[in-house]
This record gives sequence, structure tokens and C-alpha cells, in this order.
Amino acid sequence: MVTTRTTRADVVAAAGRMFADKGYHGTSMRDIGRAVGLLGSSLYAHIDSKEDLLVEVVDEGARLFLESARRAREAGGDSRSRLRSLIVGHIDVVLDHLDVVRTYLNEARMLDPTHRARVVAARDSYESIFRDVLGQGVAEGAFRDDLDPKVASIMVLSVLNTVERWYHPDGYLGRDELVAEIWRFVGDGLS
Amino acid sequence: MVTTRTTRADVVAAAGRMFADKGYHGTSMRDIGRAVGLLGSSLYAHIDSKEDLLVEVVDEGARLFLESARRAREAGGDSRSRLRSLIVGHIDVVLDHLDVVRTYLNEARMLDPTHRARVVAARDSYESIFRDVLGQGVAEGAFRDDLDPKVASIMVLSVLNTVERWYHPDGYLGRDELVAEIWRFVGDGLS
DNA sequence: CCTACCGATCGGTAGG
DNA sequence: CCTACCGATCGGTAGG
Repeated sequence: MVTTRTTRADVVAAAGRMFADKGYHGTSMRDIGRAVGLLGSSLYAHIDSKEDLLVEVVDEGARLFLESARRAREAGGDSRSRLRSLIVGHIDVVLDHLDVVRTYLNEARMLDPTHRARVVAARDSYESIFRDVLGQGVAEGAFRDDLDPKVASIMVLSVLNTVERWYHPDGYLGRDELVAEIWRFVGDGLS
Repeated sequence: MVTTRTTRADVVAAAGRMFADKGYHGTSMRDIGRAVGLLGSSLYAHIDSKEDLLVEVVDEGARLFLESARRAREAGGDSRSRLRSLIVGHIDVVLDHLDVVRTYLNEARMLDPTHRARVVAARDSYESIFRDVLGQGVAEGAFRDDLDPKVASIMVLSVLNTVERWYHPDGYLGRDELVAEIWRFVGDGLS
């Protein structure tokens, strides 16, 4: 087994894992150092500050979601199938980048106001893609005509963003089944 | 204006507010002291440790939700109306005890394993009340007959628990409208 | 990337 | 409830 040099990306990945688990303020630089086999002080050869690490992880989360949504929007099809692409893409991001997503969803509020504002803007932009597809769906008659796209997008994203809190990849529910369950609930509710 | 003695309840309430805002590890004893007009060290006249404060706030959250659910379960009516009571009760707890709820939902994982296990058990117990009502609803034909009560309870609670993250009491959506929107979405989804 | 260290802040205590 | 303080740990730096 060869031991490779620690890269900046290794440090950011370890930070994401630890921020997701113990929170930004619950993680020390020495914790992150230990995770990559370095002293806490040695991390400063790769980064300038602890907050830099949070900024980097959170920005990656924002980027992953936005790129996924832009791909889904461009995918074409009617509004129902574009919504399905949005949901599939969202779940893929959550399951393929769980640590980044958990840090993005739960720790972004620990950022200083300037960086936090950028994240809020990215989130709004992401939500607006859902809202637009839902609005188009109402116009096309694909969804109830009394649907409020603003409220509905929040409800759909509530279901999607909470997956991080309960879904276990090794549980009885596979990824496709997860998407199917969400699609059914979002489409029909309990009825 | 009379200045009253600080009580233990004042300290716990201030802790809940600060834990909700800045997280457990992002809040220092000196922060909490400042919020009640005391020094950090003076708080130890009221409590034994910082973690005691988290335990107390989180336990209160668990208690509020469980008591609400037990009342709803006892309320009678068919399964549809019992589910509605569960939802109304949940939203009342969230909106009337926002700081406690946010700490309960987001900071309980910072507890030591023993206390955390108790919270997980309380949460399971709360979720099982939703699951039971949904299962009864399927049996009564009030909901789709292919509904999985386990998955459905998670989806409903995802919507309910995320209210803390987006709802503003002074916004355009009143409490009754919020409940109506959730009820409609949970009942019918987008269709 | 480590050694050696910095000032600041942390949770908490003794004594009044 | 404050004064005075404790050892531990924090994020971070200088120098190699």
C-alpha cells in the first residue's frame, strides 16, 4: 500500500465528512487533521482558514444541486417529466454526495453573512427552477389548477431534503424504490 | 420597570433560543449568560453543566410532540380526522415553541449516546403514532390501499418538520392557511 | 508537513 | 450571583 501526499481536495472532503457528522463548530482543525493523518496546524499549508473549508463544502453543495437542476430543465419533455428529472437529479446528488449535502443543508447558516447570502441566493435560484416547472405544469393542466407553485415547490423540496435524515443506502429501500415512493407521494399524496 | 431574579427556566429558555440560532457548539456559556444578564460562571448556580441545558431543551421538545400526538390519538373520529388532528397539533407545537423545536430537530444529535438514544426512542414513538393512524386509514379505505404507512409517515413528517426552516409567522401565509396547504398537499399531492 | 508556540476562549470551580 | 481563577482546547503563525 502506497501512502500518497495529502491534497487540498482530501482536506476539503474530510472537512465535509466531519462537518456533516459533528457540525462546523463541533469540529476542530485538529479533528480534520487527524482524519487525513496530519496535525491541525499542517492543514494551513493547504487552506487559509477553517471557514474557508466550510465555504468550499457549502459552495460545492450549491453547485451540485444547481447543475443537476439545469440539466433537468434542459432535458425537455412535458412539465411532468421535467419534474421527475428534477427529483431524480436531486436524489442522486443527495445519495452520491451525502456529506457535502448534509453540510450544505445544516451548516450553511454558520457562515458569515456575506457567504451565507450567496448560499441563500443559490437556494432561491434552485427552488425557482422547481417553481417554474410546477407553474408550467399547472398551465399545461398536468397538475391541479388551484396549485400554488411557490408553496408546492417548498413541500416537494421538504420531502427531498429530508431524505438525508432518514434514508439508509443499505436499508430495504433501494434508490429507484426511493424515487418511486417520493414520486408517488408528491404526485398523489395519501389518496 | 422591576428587574426580577433569573430563574432556571429563564436560563433554559435562553439556551434554547441560542442553540436554535447558533447551534449547541456555536453557543458558549458566556453567550447564554449575557442573554439573561449574568456572567457565564453564574449559570452554574442554576444548572450543573452545559449539556444539561441541551438535554432539558431537547426533552421538552420530545415531550411537547408526544403529548400533542397522544391528545390527537385520543380525540376520536375516523382516521382522516385523527390524522388532521396530528397535523394541526404538530404545527401548533412548531409555531408555539419554535426555539425548542429547532433545537430538538437540529441539535439532538450533539447529545452523548445515552441521551441521544432516549430522543431517538421518543421520535420513533411519535412517528409510530402517525404510522398507526395511516395504517388504520388504509384499512378503513380512507387512503390508497397500496400506501406503505411506514414510508408515508416519513413523508408527512418531512413536510411538517421542515416548516421550521421556511415558515415566517409574519408572512403572507397565516397558521390556518399553512395547515390547509399542508393538508391539501399531504392528501392530494400535486394532482 | 512538523516543531514549537501564540493569545483567546472554552466549560467549569472555590469561596464568599 | 460575582470575583478570581483553573487546565484544556481553540484557530492560527513563524520558521524550518
